Amino acid sequence: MKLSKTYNHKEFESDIYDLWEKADAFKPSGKGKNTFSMVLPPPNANAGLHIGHALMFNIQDLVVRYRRMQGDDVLWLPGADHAGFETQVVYEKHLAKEGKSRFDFSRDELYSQIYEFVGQNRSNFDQMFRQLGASVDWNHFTFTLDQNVIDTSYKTFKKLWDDGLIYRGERLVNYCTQHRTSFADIEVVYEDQKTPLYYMKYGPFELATTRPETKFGDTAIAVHPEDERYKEYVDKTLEVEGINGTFEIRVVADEMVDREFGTGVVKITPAHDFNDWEVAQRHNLEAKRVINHDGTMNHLAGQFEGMTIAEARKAVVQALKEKSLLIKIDDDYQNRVAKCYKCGTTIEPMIMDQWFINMEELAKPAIKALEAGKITFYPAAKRQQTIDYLKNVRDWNISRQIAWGIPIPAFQNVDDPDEWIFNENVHEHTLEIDGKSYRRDPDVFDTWFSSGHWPYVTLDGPDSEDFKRYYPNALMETGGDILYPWVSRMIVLGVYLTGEVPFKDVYLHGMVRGEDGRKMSKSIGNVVDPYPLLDQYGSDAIRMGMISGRSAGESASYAPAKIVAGRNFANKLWNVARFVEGVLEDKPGKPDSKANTTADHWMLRDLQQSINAVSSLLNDYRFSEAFDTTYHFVWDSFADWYVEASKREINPSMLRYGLESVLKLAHPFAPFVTETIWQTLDWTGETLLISQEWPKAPSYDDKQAVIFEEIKTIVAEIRLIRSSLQLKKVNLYFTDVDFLKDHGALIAGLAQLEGVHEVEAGQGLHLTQTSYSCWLDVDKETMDRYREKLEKQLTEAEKQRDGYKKRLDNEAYVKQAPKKLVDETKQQLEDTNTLLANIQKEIERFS
RNA sequence: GGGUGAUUAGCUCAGCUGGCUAGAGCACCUCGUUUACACCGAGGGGGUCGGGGGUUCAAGUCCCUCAUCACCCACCA
Repeated sequence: MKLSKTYNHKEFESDIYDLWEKADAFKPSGKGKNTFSMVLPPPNANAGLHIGHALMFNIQDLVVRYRRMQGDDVLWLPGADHAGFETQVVYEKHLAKEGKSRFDFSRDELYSQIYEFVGQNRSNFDQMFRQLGASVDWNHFTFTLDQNVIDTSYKTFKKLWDDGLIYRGERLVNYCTQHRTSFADIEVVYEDQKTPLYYMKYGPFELATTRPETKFGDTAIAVHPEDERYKEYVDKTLEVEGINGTFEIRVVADEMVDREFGTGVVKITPAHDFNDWEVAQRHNLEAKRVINHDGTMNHLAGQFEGMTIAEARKAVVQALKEKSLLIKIDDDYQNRVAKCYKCGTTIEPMIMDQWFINMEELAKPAIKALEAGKITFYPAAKRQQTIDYLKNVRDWNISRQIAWGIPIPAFQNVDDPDEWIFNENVHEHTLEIDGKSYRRDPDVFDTWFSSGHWPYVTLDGPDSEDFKRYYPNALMETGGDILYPWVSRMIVLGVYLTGEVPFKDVYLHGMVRGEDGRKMSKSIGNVVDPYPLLDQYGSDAIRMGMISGRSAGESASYAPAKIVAGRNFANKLWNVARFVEGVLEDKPGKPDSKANTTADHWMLRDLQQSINAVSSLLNDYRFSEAFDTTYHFVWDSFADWYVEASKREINPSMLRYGLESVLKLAHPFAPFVTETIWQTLDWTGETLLISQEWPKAPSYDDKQAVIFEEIKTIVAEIRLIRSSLQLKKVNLYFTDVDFLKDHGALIAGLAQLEGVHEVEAGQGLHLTQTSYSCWLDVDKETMDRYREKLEKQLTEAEKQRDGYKKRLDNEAYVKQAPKKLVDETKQQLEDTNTLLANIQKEIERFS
């Protein structure tokens, strides 16, 4: 087969993926002494993949291909996420374009509409996986709204209910009045902003507040218990003048009050402030809700009813002014305000009846497992962070007032609001049981509740064969940003349901930042779309470019130069193969690791080291270093030296063996190009590279390898001399060096010499880096020009010698450092002395 | 207010349990068309590893401290 001069990924990539797929190459083998299972964190089914996904897919596919070649029974399980709230927000925007709102439809209607909407975007999504070369087992593909996911979530809900770990309660929750749903604490983002701080008269007090509009919900005034200024009022009920006449209010003493802040007096609005809620619990205060779910004021706000929060604030301040109750406004006050992470609306703490999971209790066994080191984290520090998070986490609100999600399987007695029953007939709105009527909870689960089951539910736990074989997963690889919302919950729920951690290793990758080093964001305009890149450079190039120079947990900028380097490397592989195939065209045969030439032995030595290094680095998830090692073995050792040497001294079966090894080693990093090449080889038959065994480290003769190393030294010095002296035609002379007799043509070829000749006595420029006697045939004038260079070398060598000497003169070093190290230094000193002598001799000869 | 991470060549970044003259890619300089590759080959220049202290025979690596930049957590009205 004739190969084109440069590798063109477009010609091959999609065919190669088809080839793998048709051969069932991604299917778990069901054999092997080790299983290696991993779930692909399901991307949002309704959104395209971004460059961060590309990194994630690449890392995971790399691990999976390596494991497969190691002979493991590999299951890489793909999926898609319905992404509840996220997707509903997208759909709401879609509705808005048509002039509609989600509130025009019932939740059931919305659900079917969104289901269809998401379905339309799905085919696209599968294509993206293929372009990235993801060797996932498509047979195990799971969507987060598949029936078994729903069933499992219901079972867990019931179990939590029965175990008393879930409760229905009226609590203050984070609520977005724009999207009209509550959130878990972790979903709220905070923003620094300037909020006017209003000082107002409040009976005998002056107090400061950022929220004058909630004063109709005030049910107490709080002061610090030890604040002398206000001691006389504590526990009294005061008559206070407000906007609409006077009202009564209690004064309580509570540690929460900071005497230094404002006037040291706080109005307590339990229904609209988390702090105040706590105070209310301690002092048995009533909570009066004054804001509706749509963000308007209710009847308790009197003439302000129906106004939005912002309007009401203005109006209330105006009214306070008119009543001379407003003292001053501090416009410089900075505080942190909770925001909806989607629309930026200020989060309103709202009293709502919701389902909460008792996290303190539920997390206990998970914390124990983490503390016992049942899971290894990469980077390691994330383990303690997870433990700390779980130890402090508050109860988890899992109710969401949206349509797109798994309906909560709970029904409430119409006549007795305190009676709830568990029932999975969520397609019914009402149930009649034993003469009692029940109404379904209209809410759905927080998406993270069901996805917290992922390693468990995708394997159809706990009775399936899959579950028995592949649980716990070997690895959970995902972005560091979802350690808390996802990883920690999978651990908690996994341990709760199975008594076992859901995965043994956790590898967290960092964020892909923009080229400018900032977080990618649409508004900054530094977002990188992977698809044009895939088209331009190819999948392998993106993969290598994304992986190189990255370490666990660290965010790093997108660097296009690395993608280019990846593309060039793919091309290097291609051309190495092109050379080998061209040169072997008329020499049919099989690969063989039996060494013949000195270059063979040297290459095998390097290959052995590289295989060992890459394997151990990949075992430790050190992807960047593993790639680096592979890259330099292929490019520097195999292409630049071994292939070059083969042009003079050829061993066809070793060339084949070397190429095969290169392809295997590089396959996890560059699957498409390596498989493409594999398919062009005339001795690989119908086999696939993806299914080959990981190369085993070969053996070699070290003496032979050392001879080639010496040849390299000689060639390198000749190249340096030629380059620095701008020599065109040179001959090498030597006396009595056996390997030079045998490898004259090789050296001449590698160093671009006119010839290599054995002579009786030396003439010209003596090589200094080798202990053998070799000369270049240069005249006196050229030698003089070289003198300066030699003197520089001498100075450097002297500096080095002094360093070694100093180290060895240090008694403490010789005594305390490992013997191996000291011996090494002695050897280095000796070598440097020899080198110095050589250089000195040369300089003297010129003088 | 707590916590974590980062600071290494012009740029983007590696550098695991302390140990050869601190690396890579890109960029830069000089040559170069030789049985694959100019997406190439050969050679070269460039960093006292943010500042300061300490531990050690030995520190980019460990400890303390300061500075700067990220991120996370927390209920300051």
